[in-house]
Amino acid sequence: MVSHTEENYLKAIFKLSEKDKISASTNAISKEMNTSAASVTDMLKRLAEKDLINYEKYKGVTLTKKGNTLATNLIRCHRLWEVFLLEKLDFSWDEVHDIAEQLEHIKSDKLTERLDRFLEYPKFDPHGDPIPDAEGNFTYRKQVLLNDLKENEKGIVVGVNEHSSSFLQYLDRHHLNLGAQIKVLEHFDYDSSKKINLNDQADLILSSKVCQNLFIQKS
Amino acid sequence: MVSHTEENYLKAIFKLSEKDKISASTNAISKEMNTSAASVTDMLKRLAEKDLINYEKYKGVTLTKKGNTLATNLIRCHRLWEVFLLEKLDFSWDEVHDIAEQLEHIKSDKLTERLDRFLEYPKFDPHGDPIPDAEGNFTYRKQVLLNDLKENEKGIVVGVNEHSSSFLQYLDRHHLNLGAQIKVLEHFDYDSSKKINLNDQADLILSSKVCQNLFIQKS
DNA sequence: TTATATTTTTAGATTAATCTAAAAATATTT
DNA sequence: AAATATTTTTAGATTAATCTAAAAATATAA
Repeated sequence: MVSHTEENYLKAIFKLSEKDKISASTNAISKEMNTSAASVTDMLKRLAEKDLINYEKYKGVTLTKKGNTLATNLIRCHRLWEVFLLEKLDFSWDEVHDIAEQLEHIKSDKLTERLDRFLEYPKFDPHGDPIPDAEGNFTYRKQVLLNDLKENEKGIVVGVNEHSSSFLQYLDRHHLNLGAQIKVLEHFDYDSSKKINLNDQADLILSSKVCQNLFIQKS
Repeated sequence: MVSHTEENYLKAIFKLSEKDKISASTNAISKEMNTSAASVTDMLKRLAEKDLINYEKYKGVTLTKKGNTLATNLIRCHRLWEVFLLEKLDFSWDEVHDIAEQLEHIKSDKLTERLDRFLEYPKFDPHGDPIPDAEGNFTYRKQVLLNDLKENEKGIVVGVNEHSSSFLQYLDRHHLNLGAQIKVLEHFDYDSSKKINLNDQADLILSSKVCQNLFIQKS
C-alpha cells in the first residue's frame, strides 16, 4: 500500500528526473514538495524500504522500475482527469490542475481504464502534455519553442512549457489556445520579442517570456 | 479544514442519526467505522472542538448545523459519483460504492455542481437513494417494502434497503433492476416468501429476506 | 589543499489517527 | 437497592508525516 503522500513524492522525483535526466537531490525534492529537507530524508528512507526508489545517503535518488510504474500511472490519471474536467465539465485549462491533483489519487485501475475509454483514449491533456497509455508509453511529438521559430516560419500551438494560472489566463485573453496557427512576422533583437500573426487574423507582439513557454509544431 | 477521516466520522454519525432518529452512541459509531471505542472518543472530542457535533461525555452525539451540512454534502457527492460511474463509465450497481467512497472526498464545490449539471441533476442514485440538492434538500417518495405488499398488489422496484454486493448481484441475476414491475401473486405464511410476477413475464419466488430489502412504489 | 559554503542527515519534538488495557460511569437484573 | 454487566472514557503507546536545530558529509573556492 502506497500512501497519498508517498505518491506525491514519487511524482516529484519523476518530474525532477525527467527534467534533469539524472538522480534527484534531497534539496530539489524539498523545493518541489514545499517541505523541509529533513522531511525528505525521512521519506526517502521509507520509499527505499518499499523498493520504490534507489537511495544511497548523500547521493540523491532515482525511481526503481516499480516506483516509475507508479509515478507514470499517477501522471496518466492526472492528465485523464484534466481532459475529463475540461471536455465534459467545461472547466478552463487554468482550473483543471488543482482538482486533478486530488483525483489522481483515487485507487482503481478499472476506473482509469473506463475513464480513458469514455474520453476516447486521448493522447494529450489540455496543456498539450502527453498521456501515457496503460503500459506507460508516452506519445512523443516533434515540437519546438516559439522562441526557436525564425521569421516567416509557421506552426500550430501544441502545448505550454509553464502551467501557472496567470500564464494560461494570459494565453486565453489573447486567444492563444492549443491549435492556434502562428506565423512569425518579425523578431526584435532588442528585447527578444516577436511580432506574430494569429490564425490568419490579428497580428500580435509576444514577449520573450511568452515565446519561451509556448510549444509549436512547425508546419 | 476537515480531514478525510473526520468526514468519514461525520457520515457515520449522520447515518446512525438518520436510522435511529436519536443521538449516536460511541459504540454504535465504533461499529459503523470499524474502529475501537477509544478511537471514537478521541475523535468525538476533536469534532466537538471544531463545532461539528454536540457532545457530552457518556451522552452520545448529534451533528451540529455545520456538521449536518458537511455530511449531507458528502452524501450528495457520493451519490452523484455513483450515478456518473454507472451511467457514464458503465460500472454495475454493485461496483460503484467503493469507488464513490473515495471520490466523495474530493474538495471542490465547483466540481460537484458541474458534475450534477453534467448528469442532468439526478434525484436518485443507482440504488434508489435520494441525492440531496446543493441546499441539502432530499427528494422524498412514497415507498414500501415488497414485504408490505398484499396479494394482487402491484408496484415498481425503486430502491434497495441493503447495499451489499451479494444482494445486488442476486438481484441482477433475477433481473430485479430499478424500474422492474412486480405483482404479488401469492404469499406463503410458512416461510414468509412470496410468489411474484416480474415485468408481466416470468413468475418468481422471493424469500422473506429479499422482500424485506426491496423498496416498491405501489401502482 | 586547506578553509568556507552548501547540502544532507540525525536528533528530538509535534500532531493526527489509531491501538490495548484499565478505570470510571451508566444501565440492567436479581 | 445492591450486584453485575455494559458502555464510555482515560492512560499510555505506536505510526506516518511533519518540523527546527545541530551535526556530519560533500562541494567549492581561495
